Amino acid sequence: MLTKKELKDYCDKARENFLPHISIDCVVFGFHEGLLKVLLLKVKNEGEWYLPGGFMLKAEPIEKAADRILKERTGLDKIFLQQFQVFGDPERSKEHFEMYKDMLPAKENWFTNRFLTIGYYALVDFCDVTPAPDQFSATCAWRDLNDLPELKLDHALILKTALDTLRLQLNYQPIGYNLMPKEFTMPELQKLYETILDKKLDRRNFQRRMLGFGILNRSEKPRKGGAHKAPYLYSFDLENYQAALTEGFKGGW
Amino acid sequence: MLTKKELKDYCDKARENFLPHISIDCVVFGFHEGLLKVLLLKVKNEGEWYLPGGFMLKAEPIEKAADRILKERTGLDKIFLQQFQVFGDPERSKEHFEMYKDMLPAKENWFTNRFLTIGYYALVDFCDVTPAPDQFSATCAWRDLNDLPELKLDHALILKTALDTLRLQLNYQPIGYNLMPKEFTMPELQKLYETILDKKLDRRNFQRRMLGFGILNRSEKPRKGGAHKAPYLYSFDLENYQAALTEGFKGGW
DNA sequence: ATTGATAGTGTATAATTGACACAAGAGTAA
DNA sequence: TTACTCTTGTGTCAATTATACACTATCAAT
Repeated sequence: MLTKKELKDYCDKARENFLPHISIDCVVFGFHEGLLKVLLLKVKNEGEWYLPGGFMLKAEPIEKAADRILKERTGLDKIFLQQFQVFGDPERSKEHFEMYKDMLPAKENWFTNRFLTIGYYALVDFCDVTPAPDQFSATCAWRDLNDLPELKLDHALILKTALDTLRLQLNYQPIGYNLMPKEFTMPELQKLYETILDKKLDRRNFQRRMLGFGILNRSEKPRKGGAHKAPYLYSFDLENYQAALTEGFKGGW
Repeated sequence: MLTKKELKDYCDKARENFLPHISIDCVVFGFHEGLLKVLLLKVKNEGEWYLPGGFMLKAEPIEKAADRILKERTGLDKIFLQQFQVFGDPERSKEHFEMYKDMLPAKENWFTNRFLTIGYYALVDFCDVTPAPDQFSATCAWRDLNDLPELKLDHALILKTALDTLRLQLNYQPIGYNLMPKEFTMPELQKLYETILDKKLDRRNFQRRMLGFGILNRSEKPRKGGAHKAPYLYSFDLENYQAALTEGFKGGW
């Protein structure tokens, strides 16, 4: 919770710099130890969490704003970002109204406005991220997708929609470049797919299909050190990967 | 072109009723005589056309706003609407700035603001639509997708994106219920698909696949009157159609 | 060397897709 | 009436793709 002065300062600056009524919320997916993770922020002195988000500068392209917001939370540049939906229920920010309504008259209070929020989802390499809390949060941390805390506002809906979209995308586009480290083994990649889809896949068929897409390069040397047979290392063929991203995998018609 | 007074009135009302900086633009697809059509408006005394669009009331859900806007242009209720992208380049409304900048000081002028526009596409039965121009247009009419006029602002981009999205959707969802009349023949439905995809399809394989989806009911009586073999009439099985819409056709994984 | 766990590869079968040909019905013109 | 033409309905074969499943190889620990 902010002090009254902090709130007023924030609101004054926001009104001056940001487009009113519009916000951006990002669902940042990461993958670690076989689990799909989401980057969340925890409200100061409260139990609830929320998605990293922010506002758009008055002359800033949407995509740039999303980049900027995520750079602040993750330290990362050039994140894979996908706009997936605008959430605009007039009631969606009611909680904000309640929260701050006594501290500042509605006219001056940035948060009593209605906000449409543009939903982005991001895929990032878990290990590259340095989570950083924002002004309203005590914590910024990865949370397990299977063990989510209570989320503020409509952020649970936004998260679910992002996940649905990601799963759909899996059917006609490659995924993984942004979620895996540079080099990885086929079983590791399979685990990613299984985690996203929440479903077991056949090892052999997965490999055949994946290789069939022609977006993987196999490195000469297998990974050593494990207690078992050394798996081959793969990396994505960026050129083909990019092409598959824009053209999609299977025509359908 | 509006008179100065008309413009001022419009702007005053807009500021009072609408959310600033946000607009909605709709790409309305129709199908007629084997051609895919788009509903467009023509600016008064000018050659350029633009997409039906409008603004959002301060307490109105986005979807409702899109419905309202389309109701005004087409006379139709309960249109199939799909939000597909927000267009928010800061430069995208430059034309507006130019157009009205001399008529009204920027502070009072609704149109000199930056607008993010939420893109919707709609699929409608061509025959049901009664095109009605808006305040800024002389004409509202169906235009052939293969013979598009110059479009204002970034509306050409919006239209293209809508079409790409529609084509993609064709691969994992049923389409047609909103574009075809109640009853139709298989060749007619095929023509719709061919038109959207801009590609010839095999008659027999199309039929097999289409029937395989299980979303069609075949009527007892074939259509009479043609100079050739009477084709069967089909209609959509609404229940299965709806299910296919939400679940999609093919899993992929 | 033996064992246990994991990785790599192959193959038989079923299902789906794609290409194609023929039969049937409805009007038309001799 | 009959032959003709155009369009629609349906079947079938081959090729491709998906699915299920089993065996072999390799590394580390004992």
